[in-house]
Amino acid sequence: MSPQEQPVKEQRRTRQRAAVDEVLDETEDFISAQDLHAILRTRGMSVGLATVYRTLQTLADDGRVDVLRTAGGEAAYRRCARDEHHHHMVCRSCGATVEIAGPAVERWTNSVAKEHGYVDVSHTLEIFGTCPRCAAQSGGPAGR
Amino acid sequence: MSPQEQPVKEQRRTRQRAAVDEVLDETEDFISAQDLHAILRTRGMSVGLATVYRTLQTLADDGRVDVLRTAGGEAAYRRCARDEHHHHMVCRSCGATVEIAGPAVERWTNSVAKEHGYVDVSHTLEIFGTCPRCAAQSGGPAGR
DNA sequence: GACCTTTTGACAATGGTTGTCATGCTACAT
DNA sequence: ATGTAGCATGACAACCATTGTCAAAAGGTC
Ligand SMILES: [Zn+2]
Ligand SMILES: [Zn+2]
Ligand SMILES: [Zn+2]
Ligand SMILES: [Zn+2]
Repeated sequence: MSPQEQPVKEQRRTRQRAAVDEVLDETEDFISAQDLHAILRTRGMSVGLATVYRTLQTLADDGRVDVLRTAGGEAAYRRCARDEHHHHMVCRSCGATVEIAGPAVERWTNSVAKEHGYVDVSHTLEIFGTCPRCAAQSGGPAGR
Repeated sequence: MSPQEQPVKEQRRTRQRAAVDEVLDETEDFISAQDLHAILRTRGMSVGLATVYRTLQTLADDGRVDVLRTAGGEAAYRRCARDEHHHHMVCRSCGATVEIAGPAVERWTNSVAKEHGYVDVSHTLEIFGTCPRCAAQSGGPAGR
């Protein structure tokens, strides 16, 4: 997997990129470009929306942040603790995210791909649910 | 999983829905609402775009077609052979789709969820790659 | 056919994302 | 420090998939 490791193209240090970076560092949950931009505005930091989009996209391309598509189809970004390939379990209600690694799943996808002759494979795997905190809050003992 | 099975709300039979249904029956690969609409136009069948969207959404809600989000974020639909829960391996180049079922993966997601106290969980899992045919065509022996 | 309800479709509106391009700034050499 | 070359930025337009609107059309029923 990942045959050609991009050397992560050299990038210039700019105020805007630092700002985006900072928000990402402080944010536990996945965040959309729009929301990140809103936060920057709130803080009085002026950064163009297009720049936020570009910056996040670049970070994602370089594998420096993880991306996932929300149910609504929007892209959401997150700086993750571990660097290796992994997946996420996200709370639908509060966004609480747990990073999960499943070697077995990775093996399985590879074997399935090989079995059918598919090459250059990648995959997406996300788990959505309600985290314990949110479940306790709204669900009560006899949930739903 | 799926505690409340919707009895699939009664629907009226209309020319438009039949048309969409027919295309879905003939189409092996995942297809977007836009593309399906285009096909209908090609065939001279006049069906409003909004209607195509509504019809596909309804079918998806009723679980009569599977949905996935393309890399570009568009929704794509497909009538699948098996009725039970399963996933897909899709060719990035030609769209060739293989239905795959992985009991182990299902068990794994459930155990992970339980382990972290997440409830009411669902998941998405898609494999993308290049099918044997497309690989042979463009890739050649010393691919890339 | 009469009648009521659902469905349709043309078009506007939405909303996330990307393209444009003149201007700004970083990095680096002088 | 100054100059320069080229990447980066931002305001705004453009895109494009998807959804909302609502009067007109069609399905189902008696
Ligand atoms: Zn939560
Ligand atoms: Zn994986
Ligand atoms: Zn193919
Ligand atoms: Zn599954």
